[in-house]
Amino acid sequence: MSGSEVKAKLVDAAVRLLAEGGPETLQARKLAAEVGASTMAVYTHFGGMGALVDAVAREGFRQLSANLAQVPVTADPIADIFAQALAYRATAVGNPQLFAVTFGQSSPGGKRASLQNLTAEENRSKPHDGLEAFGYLERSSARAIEAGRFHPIEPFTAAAQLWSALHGYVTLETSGHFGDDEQGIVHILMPLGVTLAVGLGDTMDAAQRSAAVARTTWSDAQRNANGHSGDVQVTSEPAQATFGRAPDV
Amino acid sequence: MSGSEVKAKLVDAAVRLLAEGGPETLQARKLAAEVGASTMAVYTHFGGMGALVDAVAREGFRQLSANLAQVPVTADPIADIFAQALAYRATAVGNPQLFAVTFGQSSPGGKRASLQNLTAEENRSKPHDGLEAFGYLERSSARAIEAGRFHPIEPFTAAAQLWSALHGYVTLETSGHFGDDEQGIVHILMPLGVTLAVGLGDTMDAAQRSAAVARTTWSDAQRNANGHSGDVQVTSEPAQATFGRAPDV
DNA sequence: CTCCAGGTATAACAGAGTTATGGTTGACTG
DNA sequence: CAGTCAACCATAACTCTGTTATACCTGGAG
Repeated sequence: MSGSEVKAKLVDAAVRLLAEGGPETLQARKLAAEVGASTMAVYTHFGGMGALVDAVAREGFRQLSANLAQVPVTADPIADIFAQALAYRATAVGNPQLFAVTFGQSSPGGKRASLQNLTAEENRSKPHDGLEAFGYLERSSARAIEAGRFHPIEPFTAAAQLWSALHGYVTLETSGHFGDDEQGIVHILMPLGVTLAVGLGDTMDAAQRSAAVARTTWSDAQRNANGHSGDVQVTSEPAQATFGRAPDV
Repeated sequence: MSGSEVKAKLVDAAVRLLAEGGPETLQARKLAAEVGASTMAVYTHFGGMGALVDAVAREGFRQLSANLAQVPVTADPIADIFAQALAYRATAVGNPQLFAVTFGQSSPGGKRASLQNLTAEENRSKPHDGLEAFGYLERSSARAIEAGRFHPIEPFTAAAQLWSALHGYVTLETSGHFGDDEQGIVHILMPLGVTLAVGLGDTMDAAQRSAAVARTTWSDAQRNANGHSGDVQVTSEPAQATFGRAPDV
Protein backbone atom coordinates (compact mmCIF):
# COMPACT_ATOMS: atom_id res chain seq x y z
CA MET A 1 0.00 0.00 0.00
CA SER A 2 1.72 3.12 -1.21
CA GLY A 3 1.93 6.25 0.85
CA SER A 4 -0.31 8.45 -1.25
CA GLU A 5 -2.89 5.67 -1.27
CA VAL A 6 -3.20 5.94 2.50
CA LYS A 7 -3.56 9.69 2.13
CA ALA A 8 -6.49 9.30 -0.27
CA LYS A 9 -8.10 6.65 1.90
CA LEU A 10 -7.88 8.98 4.88
CA VAL A 11 -9.75 11.73 3.07
CA ASP A 12 -12.31 9.20 1.84
CA ALA A 13 -12.86 7.90 5.34
CA ALA A 14 -13.08 11.43 6.67
CA VAL A 15 -15.81 12.36 4.21
CA ARG A 16 -17.70 9.19 5.02
CA LEU A 17 -17.44 9.61 8.79
CA LEU A 18 -18.43 13.25 8.44
CA ALA A 19 -21.56 12.39 6.50
CA GLU A 20 -22.52 9.61 8.89
CA GLY A 21 -21.80 11.08 12.27
CA GLY A 22 -21.16 14.77 12.00
CA PRO A 23 -18.07 16.82 12.79
CA GLU A 24 -17.46 15.35 16.24
CA THR A 25 -16.85 11.88 14.82
CA LEU A 26 -14.00 13.22 12.71
CA GLN A 27 -11.22 12.19 15.09
CA ALA A 28 -7.67 11.09 14.49
CA ARG A 29 -8.16 7.77 16.29
CA LYS A 30 -11.44 6.90 14.56
CA LEU A 31 -9.94 7.88 11.23
CA ALA A 32 -6.85 5.77 11.77
CA ALA A 33 -8.91 2.76 12.81
CA GLU A 34 -11.08 3.21 9.73
CA VAL A 35 -8.15 2.84 7.34
CA GLY A 36 -6.39 0.25 9.50
CA ALA A 37 -3.49 2.41 10.57
CA SER A 38 -2.33 4.34 13.61
CA THR A 39 -2.89 7.99 14.30
CA MET A 40 0.60 8.73 13.03
CA ALA A 41 -0.71 8.35 9.48
CA VAL A 42 -2.56 11.62 9.92
CA TYR A 43 0.67 13.37 10.84
CA THR A 44 3.01 11.84 8.28
CA HIS A 45 0.58 12.57 5.45
CA PHE A 46 -1.04 15.81 6.55
CA GLY A 47 0.89 17.21 9.49
CA GLY A 48 -2.18 17.41 11.71
CA MET A 49 -5.95 17.33 11.86
CA GLY A 50 -6.18 20.91 10.65
CA ALA A 51 -4.63 20.13 7.30
CA LEU A 52 -6.82 17.06 7.00
CA VAL A 53 -9.92 19.17 7.52
CA ASP A 54 -8.61 21.48 4.81
CA ALA A 55 -8.27 18.49 2.51
CA VAL A 56 -11.86 17.50 3.28
CA ALA A 57 -12.97 21.03 2.46
CA ARG A 58 -11.12 20.83 -0.86
CA GLU A 59 -12.91 17.56 -1.55
CA GLY A 60 -16.20 19.33 -0.86
CA PHE A 61 -15.33 22.04 -3.38
CA ARG A 62 -14.37 19.34 -5.85
CA GLN A 63 -17.70 17.54 -5.49
CA LEU A 64 -19.58 20.82 -5.78
CA SER A 65 -17.71 21.65 -8.97
CA ALA A 66 -18.30 18.15 -10.32
CA ASN A 67 -22.02 18.43 -9.73
CA LEU A 68 -22.17 21.84 -11.38
CA ALA A 69 -20.14 20.56 -14.30
CA GLN A 70 -22.87 18.01 -14.98
CA VAL A 71 -25.47 20.70 -15.55
CA PRO A 72 -25.83 20.84 -19.34
CA VAL A 73 -25.45 24.04 -21.30
CA THR A 74 -28.64 24.71 -23.24
CA ALA A 75 -29.94 27.48 -25.46
CA ASP A 76 -31.67 29.08 -22.46
CA PRO A 77 -28.97 30.57 -20.24
CA ILE A 78 -31.40 31.54 -17.51
CA ALA A 79 -32.85 28.04 -17.33
CA ASP A 80 -29.21 26.95 -16.97
CA ILE A 81 -28.77 29.29 -14.03
CA PHE A 82 -31.83 27.79 -12.35
CA ALA A 83 -30.46 24.30 -13.02
CA GLN A 84 -27.12 25.30 -11.52
CA ALA A 85 -28.93 26.61 -8.48
CA LEU A 86 -30.79 23.33 -8.07
CA ALA A 87 -27.54 21.39 -8.39
CA TYR A 88 -25.81 23.66 -5.86
CA ARG A 89 -28.69 23.21 -3.44
CA ALA A 90 -28.86 19.45 -3.98
CA THR A 91 -25.15 19.13 -3.28
CA ALA A 92 -25.53 20.95 0.01
CA VAL A 93 -28.68 19.12 1.09
CA GLY A 94 -27.23 15.76 0.05
CA ASN A 95 -24.36 16.11 2.48
CA PRO A 96 -24.89 19.13 4.70
CA GLN A 97 -22.00 18.18 6.96
CA LEU A 98 -19.52 18.26 4.12
CA PHE A 99 -21.05 21.47 2.80
CA ALA A 100 -20.64 23.08 6.20
CA VAL A 101 -17.00 22.08 6.44
CA THR A 102 -16.38 23.20 2.85
CA PHE A 103 -17.55 26.71 3.59
CA GLY A 104 -15.95 26.87 7.02
CA GLN A 105 -19.31 26.71 8.79
CA SER A 106 -18.26 23.70 10.78
CA SER A 107 -15.02 23.16 12.66
CA PRO A 108 -14.37 19.54 13.61
CA GLY A 109 -12.26 19.56 16.76
CA GLY A 110 -12.02 23.32 16.60
CA LYS A 111 -10.13 23.15 13.30
CA ARG A 112 -11.97 25.33 10.86
CA ALA A 113 -10.94 25.09 7.23
CA SER A 114 -9.34 28.39 6.30
CA LEU A 115 -9.52 29.90 2.86
CA GLN A 116 -5.78 30.60 2.87
CA ASN A 117 -4.97 26.95 3.43
CA LEU A 118 -7.46 25.89 0.80
CA THR A 119 -5.88 27.98 -1.90
CA ALA A 120 -2.28 27.55 -0.82
CA GLU A 121 -1.61 23.93 -1.71
CA GLU A 122 -2.34 23.92 -5.39
CA ASN A 123 -2.14 27.08 -7.42
CA ARG A 124 -4.07 26.02 -10.46
CA SER A 125 -5.45 29.52 -10.88
CA LYS A 126 -8.81 28.83 -9.33
CA PRO A 127 -10.93 31.93 -9.63
CA HIS A 128 -12.08 33.85 -6.58
CA ASP A 129 -10.32 32.21 -3.68
CA GLY A 130 -10.60 28.63 -4.75
CA LEU A 131 -14.21 28.42 -5.73
CA GLU A 132 -14.72 27.04 -9.20
CA ALA A 133 -18.46 27.03 -8.68
CA PHE A 134 -18.51 30.77 -9.14
CA GLY A 135 -17.18 30.38 -12.66
CA TYR A 136 -20.23 28.43 -13.76
CA LEU A 137 -22.57 31.18 -12.63
CA GLU A 138 -20.35 33.75 -14.28
CA ARG A 139 -20.36 31.97 -17.63
CA SER A 140 -24.13 31.50 -17.58
CA SER A 141 -24.54 35.16 -16.70
CA ALA A 142 -22.32 36.14 -19.61
CA ARG A 143 -24.49 34.12 -21.94
CA ALA A 144 -27.63 35.70 -20.51
CA ILE A 145 -26.16 39.12 -21.15
CA GLU A 146 -25.12 38.11 -24.65
CA ALA A 147 -28.63 36.85 -25.33
CA GLY A 148 -30.06 40.18 -24.24
CA ARG A 149 -31.96 38.76 -21.32
CA PHE A 150 -29.76 40.46 -18.71
CA HIS A 151 -28.83 44.12 -18.93
CA PRO A 152 -25.32 44.69 -20.31
CA ILE A 153 -23.41 44.64 -17.03
CA GLU A 154 -20.26 42.89 -15.92
CA PRO A 155 -20.89 39.13 -15.73
CA PHE A 156 -18.98 39.19 -12.46
CA THR A 157 -21.52 41.57 -10.95
CA ALA A 158 -24.45 39.43 -11.97
CA ALA A 159 -22.76 36.24 -10.81
CA ALA A 160 -21.80 37.72 -7.46
CA GLN A 161 -25.41 38.66 -6.83
CA LEU A 162 -26.69 35.28 -7.93
CA TRP A 163 -24.12 33.48 -5.82
CA SER A 164 -24.91 35.57 -2.74
CA ALA A 165 -28.61 34.82 -3.02
CA LEU A 166 -28.13 31.16 -3.81
CA HIS A 167 -25.57 30.55 -1.10
CA GLY A 168 -27.67 32.42 1.41
CA TYR A 169 -30.78 30.41 0.66
CA VAL A 170 -28.88 27.13 0.84
CA THR A 171 -27.15 28.10 4.06
CA LEU A 172 -30.42 29.07 5.71
CA GLU A 173 -32.22 25.95 4.47
CA THR A 174 -29.50 23.57 5.66
CA SER A 175 -29.46 25.40 8.98
CA GLY A 176 -33.13 24.57 9.39
CA HIS A 177 -34.45 28.12 9.13
CA PHE A 178 -36.74 27.26 6.23
CA GLY A 179 -38.20 23.97 7.41
CA ASP A 180 -37.22 20.47 6.49
CA ASP A 181 -39.13 19.48 3.38
CA GLU A 182 -38.59 20.68 -0.16
CA GLN A 183 -41.21 23.42 0.10
CA GLY A 184 -38.41 25.96 0.23
CA ILE A 185 -37.53 25.24 -3.39
CA VAL A 186 -41.00 26.07 -4.62
CA HIS A 187 -41.81 28.92 -2.28
CA ILE A 188 -38.46 30.64 -1.85
CA LEU A 189 -35.61 29.49 -4.06
CA MET A 190 -37.37 29.54 -7.43
CA PRO A 191 -39.24 32.81 -6.77
CA LEU A 192 -35.94 34.29 -5.61
CA GLY A 193 -34.39 33.29 -8.90
CA VAL A 194 -37.24 34.85 -10.84
CA THR A 195 -36.91 38.06 -8.84
CA LEU A 196 -33.18 38.23 -9.57
CA ALA A 197 -33.62 37.45 -13.26
CA VAL A 198 -36.26 40.15 -13.64
CA GLY A 199 -34.18 42.61 -11.65
CA LEU A 200 -31.22 41.89 -13.90
CA GLY A 201 -33.20 42.57 -17.04
CA ASP A 202 -35.33 39.58 -17.97
CA THR A 203 -39.10 39.74 -18.36
CA MET A 204 -41.29 38.11 -15.74
CA ASP A 205 -42.79 35.73 -18.29
CA ALA A 206 -39.49 34.56 -19.71
CA ALA A 207 -37.97 34.12 -16.27
CA GLN A 208 -40.88 32.03 -15.05
CA ARG A 209 -40.76 29.91 -18.19
CA SER A 210 -37.05 29.29 -17.68
CA ALA A 211 -37.68 28.36 -14.08
CA ALA A 212 -40.31 25.85 -15.11
CA VAL A 213 -38.03 24.38 -17.76
CA ALA A 214 -35.21 23.94 -15.26
CA ARG A 215 -37.56 22.32 -12.76
CA THR A 216 -38.79 19.66 -15.18
CA THR A 217 -35.34 19.07 -16.67
CA TRP A 218 -34.01 18.62 -13.19
CA SER A 219 -36.77 16.21 -12.19
CA ASP A 220 -36.11 14.13 -15.30
CA ALA A 221 -32.39 14.05 -14.62
CA GLN A 222 -33.16 12.87 -11.09
CA ARG A 223 -35.35 10.09 -12.42
CA ASN A 224 -32.73 9.02 -14.94
CA ALA A 225 -30.12 8.85 -12.26
CA ASN A 226 -30.74 5.16 -11.67
CA GLY A 227 -28.64 3.39 -9.08
CA HIS A 228 -29.02 6.39 -6.85
CA SER A 229 -32.44 7.11 -5.46
CA GLY A 230 -32.81 10.62 -6.70
CA ASP A 231 -29.47 11.91 -5.54
CA VAL A 232 -26.84 13.94 -7.24
CA GLN A 233 -24.29 12.11 -9.31
CA VAL A 234 -20.61 12.65 -8.76
CA THR A 235 -18.49 11.98 -11.77
CA SER A 236 -15.14 11.15 -10.31
CA GLU A 237 -15.75 9.15 -7.14
CA PRO A 238 -16.67 5.80 -8.65
CA ALA A 239 -18.06 3.49 -6.01
CA GLN A 240 -18.51 5.56 -2.90
CA ALA A 241 -21.93 7.12 -2.57
CA THR A 242 -21.18 9.98 -0.27
CA PHE A 243 -24.48 11.60 -1.05
CA GLY A 244 -27.59 9.87 0.10
CA ARG A 245 -27.98 10.49 3.79
CA ALA A 246 -28.60 13.76 5.50
CA PRO A 247 -27.84 13.10 9.16
CA ASP A 248 -28.46 15.81 11.68
CA VAL A 249 -25.97 16.88 14.28
CA MET B 1 -22.73 37.92 44.06
CA SER B 2 -25.98 36.26 43.16
CA GLY B 3 -26.16 33.16 41.07
CA SER B 4 -27.76 34.62 37.99
CA GLU B 5 -25.18 37.39 38.07
CA VAL B 6 -22.44 34.84 37.57
CA LYS B 7 -24.43 33.38 34.71
CA ALA B 8 -24.65 36.73 32.96
CA LYS B 9 -20.97 37.43 33.58
CA LEU B 10 -20.09 34.12 32.02
CA VAL B 11 -21.97 34.95 28.83
CA ASP B 12 -20.40 38.40 28.80
CA ALA B 13 -16.93 36.98 29.19
CA ALA B 14 -17.67 34.38 26.52
CA VAL B 15 -18.69 37.04 24.01
CA ARG B 16 -15.60 39.08 24.84
CA LEU B 17 -13.19 36.15 24.60
CA LEU B 18 -14.86 35.07 21.37
CA ALA B 19 -14.40 38.48 19.79
CA GLU B 20 -10.80 38.77 20.96
CA GLY B 21 -9.42 35.34 20.33
CA GLY B 22 -11.80 33.32 18.24
CA PRO B 23 -13.66 30.12 19.00
CA GLU B 24 -10.67 28.21 20.34
CA THR B 25 -10.22 30.60 23.25
CA LEU B 26 -13.75 29.87 24.42
CA GLN B 27 -12.78 27.29 27.04
CA ALA B 28 -14.28 26.40 30.38
CA ARG B 29 -11.05 27.08 32.24
CA LYS B 30 -10.34 30.43 30.57
CA LEU B 31 -13.95 31.43 31.07
CA ALA B 32 -13.88 30.50 34.74
CA ALA B 33 -10.66 32.41 35.30
CA GLU B 34 -12.14 35.42 33.53
CA VAL B 35 -15.05 35.71 35.97
CA GLY B 36 -12.96 34.63 38.96
CA ALA B 37 -14.60 31.27 39.50
CA SER B 38 -13.89 27.64 38.87
CA THR B 39 -14.99 25.56 35.93
CA MET B 40 -17.88 24.25 38.00
CA ALA B 41 -19.66 27.54 37.44
CA VAL B 42 -20.18 26.56 33.80
CA TYR B 43 -21.87 23.33 34.89
CA THR B 44 -24.03 24.62 37.72
CA HIS B 45 -25.38 27.44 35.55
CA PHE B 46 -25.46 25.89 32.09
CA GLY B 47 -24.90 22.19 32.43
CA GLY B 48 -21.99 22.19 30.01
CA MET B 49 -20.13 24.10 27.36
CA GLY B 50 -22.71 23.24 24.75
CA ALA B 51 -25.48 25.10 26.52
CA LEU B 52 -23.14 28.01 27.11
CA VAL B 53 -22.42 28.22 23.38
CA ASP B 54 -26.17 28.20 22.82
CA ALA B 55 -26.49 31.11 25.23
CA VAL B 56 -23.78 32.97 23.33
CA ALA B 57 -25.69 32.34 20.10
CA ARG B 58 -28.84 33.74 21.69
CA GLU B 59 -26.86 36.81 22.72
CA GLY B 60 -25.76 37.18 19.10
CA PHE B 61 -29.36 37.07 17.95
CA ARG B 62 -30.21 39.62 20.61
CA GLN B 63 -27.50 42.04 19.45
CA LEU B 64 -28.54 41.57 15.85
CA SER B 65 -32.14 42.37 16.72
CA ALA B 66 -31.04 45.35 18.80
CA ASN B 67 -29.06 46.78 15.90
CA LEU B 68 -31.94 46.26 13.50
CA ALA B 69 -34.33 47.87 15.96
CA GLN B 70 -32.25 51.02 15.78
CA VAL B 71 -32.87 51.45 12.09
CA PRO B 72 -35.52 54.17 11.88
CA VAL B 73 -38.77 53.71 10.02
CA THR B 74 -39.08 56.39 7.34
CA ALA B 75 -41.52 57.17 4.56
CA ASP B 76 -39.39 55.20 2.09
CA PRO B 77 -39.79 51.50 2.93
CA ILE B 78 -37.19 50.41 0.40
CA ALA B 79 -34.61 52.79 1.77
CA ASP B 80 -35.43 51.24 5.12
CA ILE B 81 -34.71 47.79 3.71
CA PHE B 82 -31.33 49.00 2.47
CA ALA B 83 -30.63 50.49 5.90
CA GLN B 84 -31.58 47.21 7.56
CA ALA B 85 -29.24 45.39 5.23
CA LEU B 86 -26.40 47.74 6.13
CA ALA B 87 -27.10 47.23 9.83
CA TYR B 88 -27.22 43.47 9.41
CA ARG B 89 -23.94 43.51 7.54
CA ALA B 90 -22.30 45.88 10.04
CA THR B 91 -23.31 43.63 12.91
CA ALA B 92 -21.70 40.65 11.25
CA VAL B 93 -18.53 42.48 10.20
CA GLY B 94 -18.22 44.15 13.62
CA ASN B 95 -17.95 40.81 15.35
CA PRO B 96 -17.65 38.04 12.78
CA GLN B 97 -16.82 35.44 15.41
CA LEU B 98 -20.07 36.06 17.27
CA PHE B 99 -21.98 36.13 14.01
CA ALA B 100 -20.52 32.77 13.04
CA VAL B 101 -21.48 31.21 16.36
CA THR B 102 -24.94 32.78 16.17
CA PHE B 103 -25.67 31.11 12.86
CA GLY B 104 -23.98 27.85 13.78
CA GLN B 105 -21.08 28.46 11.43
CA SER B 106 -18.56 28.08 14.18
CA SER B 107 -18.38 25.37 16.81
CA PRO B 108 -16.13 26.22 19.76
CA GLY B 109 -14.82 22.96 21.14
CA GLY B 110 -16.94 21.05 18.65
CA LYS B 111 -20.14 22.35 20.24
CA ARG B 112 -22.21 23.89 17.52
CA ALA B 113 -25.20 25.94 18.57
CA SER B 114 -28.31 24.08 17.49
CA LEU B 115 -31.53 25.73 16.46
CA GLN B 116 -33.57 23.41 18.64
CA ASN B 117 -31.65 24.46 21.73
CA LEU B 118 -31.92 28.10 20.77
CA THR B 119 -35.68 28.05 20.53
CA ALA B 120 -36.34 25.65 23.35
CA GLU B 121 -35.41 27.72 26.38
CA GLU B 122 -37.73 30.65 26.03
CA ASN B 123 -40.97 30.40 24.09
CA ARG B 124 -41.73 34.02 23.56
CA SER B 125 -43.22 33.26 20.16
CA LYS B 126 -40.21 34.32 18.15
CA PRO B 127 -41.04 34.04 14.49
CA HIS B 128 -39.22 31.60 12.25
CA ASP B 129 -37.12 29.56 14.57
CA GLY B 130 -35.90 32.23 16.88
CA LEU B 131 -34.86 34.93 14.49
CA GLU B 132 -36.46 38.27 15.22
CA ALA B 133 -34.38 39.88 12.52
CA PHE B 134 -36.61 38.33 9.91
CA GLY B 135 -39.57 40.26 11.27
CA TYR B 136 -37.96 43.59 10.47
CA LEU B 137 -37.50 42.64 6.84
CA GLU B 138 -41.04 41.33 6.72
CA ARG B 139 -42.55 44.54 8.08
CA SER B 140 -40.55 46.69 5.68
CA SER B 141 -41.61 44.46 2.82
CA ALA B 142 -45.24 44.81 3.85
CA ARG B 143 -44.90 48.57 3.78
CA ALA B 144 -43.24 48.42 0.37
CA ILE B 145 -46.16 46.38 -0.92
CA GLU B 146 -48.63 48.74 0.68
CA ALA B 147 -46.90 51.69 -0.96
CA GLY B 148 -47.18 49.99 -4.33
CA ARG B 149 -43.43 49.68 -4.83
CA PHE B 150 -43.44 45.87 -4.52
CA HIS B 151 -45.90 43.70 -6.35
CA PRO B 152 -48.82 42.54 -4.18
CA ILE B 153 -47.28 39.31 -2.88
CA GLU B 154 -47.01 37.79 0.55
CA PRO B 155 -44.65 39.89 2.69
CA PHE B 156 -43.18 36.61 3.90
CA THR B 157 -42.15 35.69 0.36
CA ALA B 158 -40.44 39.00 -0.25
CA ALA B 159 -38.72 38.93 3.13
CA ALA B 160 -37.49 35.37 2.68
CA GLN B 161 -35.90 36.34 -0.62
CA LEU B 162 -34.34 39.46 0.84
CA TRP B 163 -33.04 37.59 3.85
CA SER B 164 -31.54 34.83 1.72
CA ALA B 165 -29.68 37.30 -0.42
CA LEU B 166 -28.58 39.45 2.48
CA HIS B 167 -27.45 36.57 4.63
CA GLY B 168 -25.64 34.98 1.73
CA TYR B 169 -23.74 38.13 0.91
CA VAL B 170 -22.76 38.70 4.53
CA THR B 171 -21.72 35.07 4.99
CA LEU B 172 -19.54 35.14 1.90
CA GLU B 173 -18.01 38.50 2.79
CA THR B 174 -17.14 37.49 6.35
CA SER B 175 -15.70 34.25 4.98
CA GLY B 176 -13.30 36.27 2.88
CA HIS B 177 -14.73 35.36 -0.51
CA PHE B 178 -15.35 38.97 -1.46
CA GLY B 179 -12.14 40.57 -0.28
CA ASP B 180 -11.45 42.48 2.88
CA ASP B 181 -12.30 46.13 2.30
CA GLU B 182 -15.73 47.68 1.98
CA GLN B 183 -15.78 47.47 -1.80
CA GLY B 184 -18.27 44.65 -1.53
CA ILE B 185 -20.93 47.05 -0.26
CA VAL B 186 -20.67 49.28 -3.29
CA HIS B 187 -20.08 46.64 -5.93
CA ILE B 188 -22.19 43.74 -4.71
CA LEU B 189 -24.50 44.35 -1.76
CA MET B 190 -26.15 47.56 -2.93
CA PRO B 191 -26.52 46.43 -6.56
CA LEU B 192 -27.94 43.18 -5.25
CA GLY B 193 -30.51 45.16 -3.29
CA VAL B 194 -31.43 47.19 -6.37
CA THR B 195 -31.80 44.02 -8.41
CA LEU B 196 -34.11 42.49 -5.83
CA ALA B 197 -36.18 45.65 -5.44
CA VAL B 198 -36.64 45.92 -9.20
CA GLY B 199 -37.42 42.24 -9.47
CA LEU B 200 -40.03 42.60 -6.76
CA GLY B 201 -41.74 45.45 -8.55
CA ASP B 202 -39.89 48.71 -7.95
CA THR B 203 -38.54 50.85 -10.77
CA MET B 204 -34.80 51.02 -11.33
CA ASP B 205 -34.74 54.75 -10.67
CA ALA B 206 -36.67 54.60 -7.43
CA ALA B 207 -34.64 51.66 -6.17
CA GLN B 208 -31.35 53.40 -6.86
CA ARG B 209 -32.57 56.57 -5.19
CA SER B 210 -33.59 54.61 -2.10
CA ALA B 211 -30.21 52.92 -2.05
CA ALA B 212 -28.44 56.27 -2.20
CA VAL B 213 -30.64 57.64 0.58
CA ALA B 214 -29.88 54.69 2.82
CA ARG B 215 -26.15 54.99 2.16
CA THR B 216 -25.97 58.65 3.19
CA THR B 217 -28.32 58.18 6.14
CA TRP B 218 -26.18 55.31 7.27
CA SER B 219 -22.95 57.27 6.93
CA ASP B 220 -24.43 60.11 8.96
CA ALA B 221 -25.59 57.73 11.66
CA GLN B 222 -22.09 56.29 11.80
CA ARG B 223 -20.60 59.77 12.20
CA ASN B 224 -23.06 60.69 14.92
CA ALA B 225 -22.23 57.54 16.83
CA ASN B 226 -19.60 59.31 18.91
CA GLY B 227 -17.84 57.34 21.58
CA HIS B 228 -17.55 54.47 19.17
CA SER B 229 -15.35 54.94 16.14
CA GLY B 230 -17.89 54.23 13.48
CA ASP B 231 -19.25 51.07 14.95
CA VAL B 232 -22.72 49.83 15.50
CA GLN B 233 -24.45 50.88 18.67
CA VAL B 234 -25.97 48.32 20.95
CA THR B 235 -28.78 49.59 23.09
CA SER B 236 -28.88 47.21 25.98
CA GLU B 237 -25.29 46.36 26.84
CA PRO B 238 -24.26 49.53 28.62
CA ALA B 239 -20.53 49.67 29.10
CA GLN B 240 -19.12 46.71 27.26
CA ALA B 241 -18.06 47.51 23.72
CA THR B 242 -18.23 44.10 22.15
CA PHE B 243 -18.12 45.58 18.69
CA GLY B 244 -14.99 47.34 17.63
CA ARG B 245 -12.47 44.75 16.65
CA ALA B 246 -12.66 42.26 13.83
CA PRO B 247 -10.00 39.68 14.66
CA ASP B 248 -9.31 36.91 12.25
CA VAL B 249 -9.09 33.26 13.19
C1' DC C 1 26.24 -6.02 2.95
C1' DT C 2 25.53 -1.39 4.58
C1' DC C 3 23.19 2.56 4.86
C1' DC C 4 19.51 5.50 4.74
C1' DA C 5 15.03 7.56 4.25
C1' DG C 6 10.20 7.20 4.51
C1' DG C 7 6.40 5.17 6.91
C1' DT C 8 4.55 3.06 10.93
C1' DA C 9 3.24 1.44 15.64
C1' DT C 10 3.62 2.19 20.36
C1' DA C 11 3.44 4.86 24.15
C1' DA C 12 3.61 8.85 26.38
C1' DC C 13 2.31 13.97 26.97
C1' DA C 14 -0.62 18.18 27.07
C1' DG C 15 -4.79 20.24 27.08
C1' DA C 16 -9.73 20.10 26.58
C1' DG C 17 -14.61 18.91 28.83
C1' DT C 18 -16.65 16.68 32.52
C1' DT C 19 -17.70 14.78 37.09
C1' DA C 20 -17.30 13.17 42.04
C1' DT C 21 -16.75 15.00 46.40
C1' DG C 22 -16.80 17.76 50.16
C1' DG C 23 -17.20 22.38 52.08
C1' DT C 24 -19.31 26.92 52.52
C1' DT C 25 -23.11 29.98 52.53
C1' DG C 26 -27.54 31.72 53.36
C1' DA C 27 -32.32 31.47 53.94
C1' DC C 28 -36.22 29.10 55.61
C1' DT C 29 -38.41 26.56 59.52
C1' DG C 30 -39.69 24.07 63.80
C1' DC D 1 -32.67 30.75 68.08
C1' DA D 2 -30.78 26.20 66.33
C1' DG D 3 -31.32 23.01 62.74
C1' DT D 4 -31.88 21.84 58.12
C1' DC D 5 -31.61 21.97 53.50
C1' DA D 6 -30.70 23.53 48.92
C1' DA D 7 -27.74 26.02 46.02
C1' DC D 8 -23.33 27.07 44.80
C1' DC D 9 -18.57 26.48 44.41
C1' DA D 10 -13.37 24.92 44.75
C1' DT D 11 -10.48 21.12 44.31
C1' DA D 12 -9.00 17.23 42.22
C1' DA D 13 -9.59 13.54 39.60
C1' DC D 14 -11.12 11.13 35.14
C1' DT D 15 -11.84 10.63 30.11
C1' DC D 16 -10.95 11.70 25.63
C1' DT D 17 -8.93 14.49 22.30
C1' DG D 18 -4.73 16.09 19.30
C1' DT D 19 0.05 15.73 19.30
C1' DT D 20 4.80 14.16 19.68
C1' DA D 21 9.01 11.34 20.92
C1' DT D 22 11.00 7.13 20.00
C1' DA D 23 12.10 2.87 18.16
C1' DC D 24 11.11 -0.39 14.63
C1' DC D 25 10.50 -1.94 10.21
C1' DT D 26 11.16 -2.16 5.03
C1' DG D 27 12.89 -1.51 0.62
C1' DG D 28 15.99 0.32 -2.50
C1' DA D 29 20.75 2.74 -3.63
C1' DG D 30 25.54 2.56 -3.46
